Amino acid sequence: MLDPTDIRILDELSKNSRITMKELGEKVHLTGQATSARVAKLEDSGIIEGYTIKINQIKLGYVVHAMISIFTKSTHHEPYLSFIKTQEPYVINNYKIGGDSCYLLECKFPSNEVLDAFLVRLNKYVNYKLSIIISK
Amino acid sequence: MLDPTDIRILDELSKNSRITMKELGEKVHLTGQATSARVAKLEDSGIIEGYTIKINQIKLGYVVHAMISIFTKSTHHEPYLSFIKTQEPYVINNYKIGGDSCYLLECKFPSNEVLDAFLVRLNKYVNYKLSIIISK
DNA sequence: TCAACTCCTTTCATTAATCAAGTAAAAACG
DNA sequence: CGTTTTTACTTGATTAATGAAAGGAGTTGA
Repeated sequence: MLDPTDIRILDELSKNSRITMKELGEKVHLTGQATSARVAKLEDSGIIEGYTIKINQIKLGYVVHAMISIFTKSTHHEPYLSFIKTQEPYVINNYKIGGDSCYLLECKFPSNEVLDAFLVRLNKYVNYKLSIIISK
Repeated sequence: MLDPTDIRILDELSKNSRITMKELGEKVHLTGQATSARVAKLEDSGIIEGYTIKINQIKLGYVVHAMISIFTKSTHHEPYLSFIKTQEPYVINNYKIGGDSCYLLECKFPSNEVLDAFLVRLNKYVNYKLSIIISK
């Protein structure tokens, strides 16, 4: 399915997805055309899901990064799920998990005040346990 | 610092970082050259940290996605930290957190057997609480 | 008012991406 | 075992994007 050249391509694209096909080809000892064809295959197969950027959230003003364990009060999760859909920019990921809690909610906030206000709203739907990310 | 056009550029690049500057320029009503200059500024300021790809880990064989809360046994975290450095492909992120546990370790595994073996090794350094991610 | 600066456009030379053909090796098949 | 098909690549020609330079409009501040 994937040969070492494909792995190498994925690795290089992870490091810099805006690299030219010509340059990427030089790294894997192929022409730009052959490299481009391999990348197209990786896209078609769904292994490459998309191309994106890493954004420095702190420089954008999001200085608080939190992981919130969610404990739903009832068996109806819909109110919670539709609530967090309305909470974009703050919500990064909502993982459904097996273990202690029901969900693990990854969020970012510009300040503790905004986090506090978010938690007040959140608490109408679920109970939670807050963890603040100090570093990565 | 950032005007609406910059926000739009970040948004479009998040969705597709391989878009051409010309095409991106059309979306924000600028020429390719002007767009390119803005993107270069966003890079220089550190707001854009890099260009990367989203990889489908399941198609790469990593079917188990786990969040592991880490409770260090002693105040010396170095043995744990150097251990996880040796555990690449499995470790995705290691967050230092404030809250109940010391770290939150995000990992991926090809099978429960590999996860199990990892936990046995991990337990030499720390105690843990395992959560399996069911969906996102 | 004028100089300096920012931000953009236009133009043009360079470079990369794309498309079409052609080739060689491996795989599939009678 | 030979033939056909497929796969993966290269080369070459065309099209498109990029990068550099020059210039114009609007803004800031002495």
